[in-house]
Amino acid sequence: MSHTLGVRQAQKQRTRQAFLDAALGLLEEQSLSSLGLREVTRAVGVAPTAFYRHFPSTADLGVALVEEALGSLHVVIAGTVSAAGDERIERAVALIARHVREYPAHIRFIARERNGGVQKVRAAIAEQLARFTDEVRTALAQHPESAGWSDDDLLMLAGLYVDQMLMTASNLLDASPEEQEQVIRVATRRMRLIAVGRQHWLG
Amino acid sequence: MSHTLGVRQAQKQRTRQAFLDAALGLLEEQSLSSLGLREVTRAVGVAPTAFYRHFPSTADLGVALVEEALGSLHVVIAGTVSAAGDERIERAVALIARHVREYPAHIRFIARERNGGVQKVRAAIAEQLARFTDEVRTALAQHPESAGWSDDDLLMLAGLYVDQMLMTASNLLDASPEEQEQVIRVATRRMRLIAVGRQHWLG
DNA sequence: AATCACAGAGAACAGTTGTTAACTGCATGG
DNA sequence: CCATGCAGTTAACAACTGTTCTCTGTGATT
Repeated sequence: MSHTLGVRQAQKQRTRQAFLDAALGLLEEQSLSSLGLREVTRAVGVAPTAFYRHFPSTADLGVALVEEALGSLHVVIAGTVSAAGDERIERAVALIARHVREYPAHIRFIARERNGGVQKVRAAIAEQLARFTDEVRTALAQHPESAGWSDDDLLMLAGLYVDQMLMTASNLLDASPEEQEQVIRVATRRMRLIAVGRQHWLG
Repeated sequence: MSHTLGVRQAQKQRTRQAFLDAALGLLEEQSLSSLGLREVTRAVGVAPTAFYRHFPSTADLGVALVEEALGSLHVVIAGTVSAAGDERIERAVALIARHVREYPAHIRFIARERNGGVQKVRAAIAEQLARFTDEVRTALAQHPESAGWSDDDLLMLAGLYVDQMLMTASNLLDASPEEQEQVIRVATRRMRLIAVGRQHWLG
């Protein structure tokens, strides 16, 4: 079993998580490159200098947020691709929609900082997304429709799917409750069109 | 002919353009929400207060940049869709690549602020992109392949194309010179797959 | 020729920022 | 039980921020 960590380390991790949560909240209406160290510590209710005990800079806080935000997405991605039956696409889109409803701030953060002003964070997101894309590719390879596909083409298709998921998620965030159904419908049709292209890709 | 504007207004417009240029430069490695007013005026070589003669806030500077950046894209979009022949896709991707090479900062700015932290700018970009999508839709409607398509489906396809263009452009920015060919190849295959889906969409 | 409008300068404001240094209290390992 | 390590505090720093008010020079208007 896992090593029970002492009171001290537990408290440290709790504070660290408070930093992550506070930052995620503040980042709903600004980008990481404008997030101030003091701003975060103020939100946590702790002295500015305490920040340095956990992160060298706000950029590193951002990298930690990438891990957290994209870690929770692994499950969704897996479920999305492995969904079976003729309702596969609807299921996948519904899964995304649910995840957006549960972790809106995570999605916002990733969508924003994917092209954001902080190099280190951009790199971290790119790396994680590449990992996702590869996972999707191996999942796609299992499907019977993928017979005869080259690894390159599978990777291309996987990337298309991943980008589409992220875009759909981001669109859902910006949509008002009554617009969300519309967003879901369009996203579904997009996925369906891609699926059609997939069926007739070879030959 | 157009009204020749006086020395005074000409100088004002020149300064305004200097603001836009300086901001665009500074925004290559940070986001708009962290761009300071003083920072811009310093780069232009002008007193901080002069800023207010041109823009109420940096957010409005951002909106002006959206007009400039996306205005130059209209031509490219038009050329992209109206390109004919069986090399249509290659031509389209090449046009995008050229535009990225000519105006990298514009692309960076749009890709970054599309999901950025400044609401007003996000809205401006969304509006312009919606306009683009509509232009692409009417252009697509002319193609013989679009016979029997509903307006809704055409709009869906147009959106897919526009998003794909932007993503390709953004990917080109992040790619080293030797990676760019690879990016172009993948983007081309993505477009081709979408085109295949388009051909077999009906029925 | 006299007046006005207005782009830009200059100085000052209160408030913010990141970072350093020296500290305090307490959980932990020997 | 005591010495140590270390999370978090306090105080201070120079530098920076957006904004206001006042002023100046000069192109435009009559």
